[in-house]
Amino acid sequence: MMRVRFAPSPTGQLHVGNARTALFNWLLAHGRDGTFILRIEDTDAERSTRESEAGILDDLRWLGLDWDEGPDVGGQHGPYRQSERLHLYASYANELLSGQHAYSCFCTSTRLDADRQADLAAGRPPRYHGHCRGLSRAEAQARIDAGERPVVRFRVPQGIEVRFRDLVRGEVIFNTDVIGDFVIVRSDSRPQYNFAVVVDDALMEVSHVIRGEDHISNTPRQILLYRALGFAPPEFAHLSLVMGPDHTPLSKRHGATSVTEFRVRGYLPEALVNYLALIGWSPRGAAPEQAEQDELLPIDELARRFRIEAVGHSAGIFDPEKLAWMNRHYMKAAAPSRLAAEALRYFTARGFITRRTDAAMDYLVSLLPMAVGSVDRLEEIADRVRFVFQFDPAASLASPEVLGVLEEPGAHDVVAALAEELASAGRLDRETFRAAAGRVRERTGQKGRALFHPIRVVLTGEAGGPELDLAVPAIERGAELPASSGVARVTGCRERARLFAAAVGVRSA
RNA sequence: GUCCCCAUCGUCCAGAGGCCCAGGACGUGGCCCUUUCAAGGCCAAAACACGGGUUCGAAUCCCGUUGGGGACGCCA
Repeated sequence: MMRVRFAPSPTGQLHVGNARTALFNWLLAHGRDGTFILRIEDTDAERSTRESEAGILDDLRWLGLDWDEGPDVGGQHGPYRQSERLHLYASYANELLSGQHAYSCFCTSTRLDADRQADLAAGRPPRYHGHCRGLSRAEAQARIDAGERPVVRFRVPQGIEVRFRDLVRGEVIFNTDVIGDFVIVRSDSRPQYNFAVVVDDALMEVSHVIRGEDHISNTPRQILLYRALGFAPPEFAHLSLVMGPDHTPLSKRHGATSVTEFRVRGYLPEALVNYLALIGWSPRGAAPEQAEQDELLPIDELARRFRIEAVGHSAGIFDPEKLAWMNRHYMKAAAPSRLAAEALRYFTARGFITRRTDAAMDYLVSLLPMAVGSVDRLEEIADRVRFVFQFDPAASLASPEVLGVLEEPGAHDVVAALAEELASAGRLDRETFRAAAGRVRERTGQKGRALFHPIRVVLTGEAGGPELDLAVPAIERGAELPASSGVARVTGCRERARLFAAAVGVRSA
């Protein structure tokens, strides 16, 4: 039975690199009918918070990475928060202590620092010098009784090779000469990372440890711990890291790095999941018969094709452009009602929709065709149709693009003629708008771009945007909505033409 | 500094000795479509880091160099 786990420490938001690690674990579990465990590594009381734990759980759920065992759902191997497992670590630490696999260390940080500096200066790998290695338990106990607070160090057998077969990298060998006796219990008696992880993974019967490459050098330490504790080590797989475009670890200055940020900016979870799965892995190798459609795949299909052995060895660079492309794809594929529900918050944030009502949602859905397909993110949908809700000729006239349109020969004639034609027109739909545009063409002699570009500017206040055939009816429908609909007031086309003509100061010919 | 990992188009991948003067996707450029901006369609440019081996034959195997990344904590 395959059992995998994702073990974040709740010290901030879920980073996309870690989300990818979680995803690979999830894919492996789901492709093989395994169990996915969520464990919270909150032994660092200083930095761990319940808020970030909740945030991480939220982000994982949003991504669709559900877990079978975890702090909120429980399971047969709980508790699933390290802070609630302290008694277990204490018990195993004592076992190691009495078996001479570990010893108390009273070295001061000053001394440790000095040793480290000396090692570095001499070109040796910095490691614990072993001052307290020979201390007897009686001596140690005496010092503890005298009030000293030691750490517990694991006695690393020197001069041996620790090797393991990494599922993605193959055989990896470390010599213990480069590993010093490391701390397993801190002076305040909280467990140190490597120790807690081994106790937990063993007790939780984790069969495959899949984690970031930054943990590869922890692996020999952990294997040594497994042996000393009498546990069988699991399989290991180390995923290469995700970097920024400049080949440095993905960080804030590269833009959005946390799942929350992508969510807030209007990415769809299936897009992020699909994109993340493709960093360091390709579904293609698994099903070469399907050359087509081998990148855009739903999470279940990804799981079906996923093979940990096929994961790449080299670091991947996070490419926001490709993510944007995928998001565009998934927005086009999404049901309009869902898209409207997801995009609603951006409309309310901008004051375009003041209250969620059926009428408002229907109207939002009707606006979607003007934006979906041409924008990358949900947030941009609202920006793309902004002209519907905001119409201010004076502000538009401050735009160089708009001014440029109006400077075209005959543009003013079109503005004037349109205002007149619309003054007598009723509610415009696609057909009546076209008819009106036709009359303006006849009156001014302008056609094509010279005709429609000024019309666009007059009616939308912008030099670019969705097709007028769509935009005009959308404005008109909005203008008819009562205030009780929850949709902000929309200025109708006739009014727009009048206001714009006045602002430009054109007179009818 | 020491140890570990890595190395195919700008980016993500395919390629598990001959199928490759290297294939797909994003991005880029051009063309088409078009009343605008996008979107969409078509086409194009673009890579096996370098040097040695092994082999009839290497992007694929081995060694080295260079480059990149990671680790070396009472952080995880």
